[in-house]
Parts: sequence; C-alpha cells; structure tokens
Amino acid sequence: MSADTATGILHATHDALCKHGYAEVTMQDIADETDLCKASLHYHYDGKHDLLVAYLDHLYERFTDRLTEPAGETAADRLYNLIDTFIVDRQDAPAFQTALLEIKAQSPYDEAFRNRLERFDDAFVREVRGIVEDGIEEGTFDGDVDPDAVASFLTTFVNGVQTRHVGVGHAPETSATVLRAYIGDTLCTDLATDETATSRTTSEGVRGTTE
Amino acid sequence: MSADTATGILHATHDALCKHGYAEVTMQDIADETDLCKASLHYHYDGKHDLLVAYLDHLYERFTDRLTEPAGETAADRLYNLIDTFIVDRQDAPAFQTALLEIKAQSPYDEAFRNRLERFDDAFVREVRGIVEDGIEEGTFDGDVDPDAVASFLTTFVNGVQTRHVGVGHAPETSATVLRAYIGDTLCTDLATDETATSRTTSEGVRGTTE
DNA sequence: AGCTTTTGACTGACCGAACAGTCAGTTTCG
DNA sequence: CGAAACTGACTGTTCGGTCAGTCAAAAGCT
Repeated sequence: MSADTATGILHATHDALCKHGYAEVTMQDIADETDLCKASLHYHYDGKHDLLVAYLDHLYERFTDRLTEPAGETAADRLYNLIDTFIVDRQDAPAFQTALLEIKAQSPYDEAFRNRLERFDDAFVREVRGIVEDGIEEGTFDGDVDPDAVASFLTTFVNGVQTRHVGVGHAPETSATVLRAYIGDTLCTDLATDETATSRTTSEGVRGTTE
Repeated sequence: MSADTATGILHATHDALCKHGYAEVTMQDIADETDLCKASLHYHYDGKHDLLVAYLDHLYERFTDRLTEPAGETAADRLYNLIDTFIVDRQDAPAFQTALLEIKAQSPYDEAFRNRLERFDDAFVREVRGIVEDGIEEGTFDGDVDPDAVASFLTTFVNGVQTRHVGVGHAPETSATVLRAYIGDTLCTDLATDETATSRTTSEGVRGTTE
C-alpha cells in the first residue's frame, strides 16, 4: 500500500470517528470518507480493530510532534503553551475528544488500545516533567517542587478536564484558568510570578472571548 | 411492578454492566442476572435505553446517600473522607468505573444520559463547595480561597483520576496522595495543617497497604 | 361459597436490521 | 503478463424488539 493510500484511510478513519463516534462508527462510514469501498479497507487492514489500532499509532506521531514543537522563553511559558494546546485549543474539536474518551473507556477490554494510550500518557508525563525540571534549573520554578508529582498531577488534571468537558459539558477554559493560577501560585518562584504568571492569569477575559 | 422487582432488575443491570461493560452489554446479559427472561425486561421498561436511564436514576440516589453520609470533625476531615470515598475506596470496583466512563463518553450523543451525569457533577461540586465554605467559617481553611474554584478544581481532578485509572491503569492512590497534599498545603491554614493535614499525608505508606 | 372474567406478570419463538467479514471476479499498473 | 488494488454481492451472526399465548391471582358476579 502506498503511503498516500495509508494516510488517506487513516484520515478517513479520523473523520468518520468524529462524525459518528467510536461506538457507532462502521467500516462503511469510514469507507464513505475515502474514494474506496468497504472491502478495500479489509484488503489493506486485517479488520476493523486492526485499522483502529493503526489509527492510534498514526495519532501518536502527530501527538508527539505537537508535544515537542511548542516552545517558549521560560519553562512557565512552555507549560502555559502546553495547557493551551491540550485544553483550550481543543475546544473546537469536541467530537474528537469524545471519540478519544470512548476509546479510553474501551481500554480495559482491549490490550492493544491500552498499550497505545499508555504511550500517550507516558509521553505527556515525560514532557511535563522535563519542563518542570528545566524550570527548576533556570530558577523559574521553586526548587522544592517534585517534578514527578507535578507531572502526574497535571496529566491527571488534563484528563479530568477532557472527561468533564465530554461528559457534562464543563467548559475547558474554566479549568485552564484554575490550572494557570496553580502554576503561578504553587510552582513559580515569587520572582517569576511577577514576570509571567500574573500577566497570564489576569488576561483571561480577553483570551476567553477571542479564541 | 413491585419495588422488589424493580430493584432486582436495576441490580441485575449493575452486575451485567460490570461484567460486560456498557458497550457490550445486551438485554440477554441483564436478563441472565435476574430470574426473568429478556421479554420481561421489555415488559417492565420501554427498551434498553429506558432501562439504562432508570439505572442511572437509581445510581444517583445511592450516590447522594454516599455524599451526605460521611461526616468528620473538621472540614478538612470531611474533604479527606470524600476523597477516600470516591477515589481510594473505589479501587476494588474498576469494572464499575469503566462502565461509568463508557456512559460518560456516550453523553454527547444522548441527552438523557447527559442530564443524569450533570446531576452527579452538580451534586459533587455542591458538596465540595459546602465543605470548603464550612471550613472557611470554622477557620480550618484559609479565608481567601474561593469555594467555587476549589470545588470545580476538585471535581475535575477526581474525574481525571477515574479516567486515568480506567484508561491507562494509573493507580488512584497515587493521585489521592497528591490531592491530600494539595489540601494540606493550599487550603488549610497553617494552624490547621499541623493538626490534621500532615498527619494524614505522612501516613500514606500505611494507608496504601492496609486498604 | 363457587364460577367466570379480567388483569398483570411472564415466556419462548420469531423477525428484521445492522454490520463485520468473505470471495469470486474485474480493473489498474508496473 | 502478472501481481496488486479494488469492487459488488453475498453470508453469518448478533441483538433489540415484538407477539401470541400461558398462568396465577385478583375482581366481579350469582
């Protein structure tokens, strides 16, 4: 199979997943998003499950790309960017978030899914930990914060934001605000707080309406 | 229908949901957990969806019972108890957590589900907010914490703990530890911290193994 | 009391739709 | 030409829901 056909099918899988959700999506739905027919999908992939696992692998690549790409002057800035990327900027793709949560909920029944999701989780934790460690080194973050604890905490919180957004429609932006305050208050040294954190947390009104 | 039959069916629904998961559970699976047959379920309920909604309503009653029942001397204690009830003590029922997450993920496609889940969310937020307000009044919690913000924050975090537990097998106890530390450090007044918070957060090793 | 009727609870057998997967045959391309 | 890519039609199964009929107990009647 050509790389073009592969990404085409994977892209179609993404669109179909967003349109119909994981629980309801059929091979026909996916085929409808390509210029191929259902049987051709079975020709290229061993089956529905195989295709969805391939989709998760594809997603992981784009995920890690997005993780490493966003920079920022200070570690705090990079943390804020991370929050924006994974909480705020995703407000326009609730269908995707929903499909992803559906897959997460299938994880206990499906080892392949679980393995992939663990990779996502690990990568995210690793990224946050790295940023926090950098922040401590450069003096932006308090010396006695535990990078492991903060990384796990942040990851859990982001999971909560996404779940609560999908489950009860709780606005991600609200959660992001609290999170930024947490970073400013608890992580940053008093010196760094005056420079970056407060300027971010107090500009919520503007951010919330323009994005 | 007698109240006995009703709770019998609802209990069967719970068991079947835990055994097979929401996505896979069939009316036959539920019937197998009762001494009735599939057709009898359709006699008592309009259909599968109707039954599951009734199950959520039933669950909400037990949920609110569990919310109000656990007391504690100080507000901090009551918050710790809440955490134990909804994070730690649920480690033995991962199948139920999974089914619940599956339902949460269906929420955007199903208004009846969403309404019920919003009730759960509201009740939890309300409970936490009440405890925090009490804590401020009695002097256990810092006067300048925002009860609304803390309540929303805690609710989001608990959602994250459950999602991450189901999705990637992350141990809830780990998250609970961080959360207890947060309460001790950020919420409690310095005076209260010495009394309750530290004694709790430092006894993690014991708690983790005995429960 | 003895009888018929009604009603609520329940069941086995069946139906139709949906869907993953298959396969024999056709087209495309190197 | 031959292999790879692709397709329409088909199959087997699963599952929610229906339906005609059973049964026992309550209600009504004489």
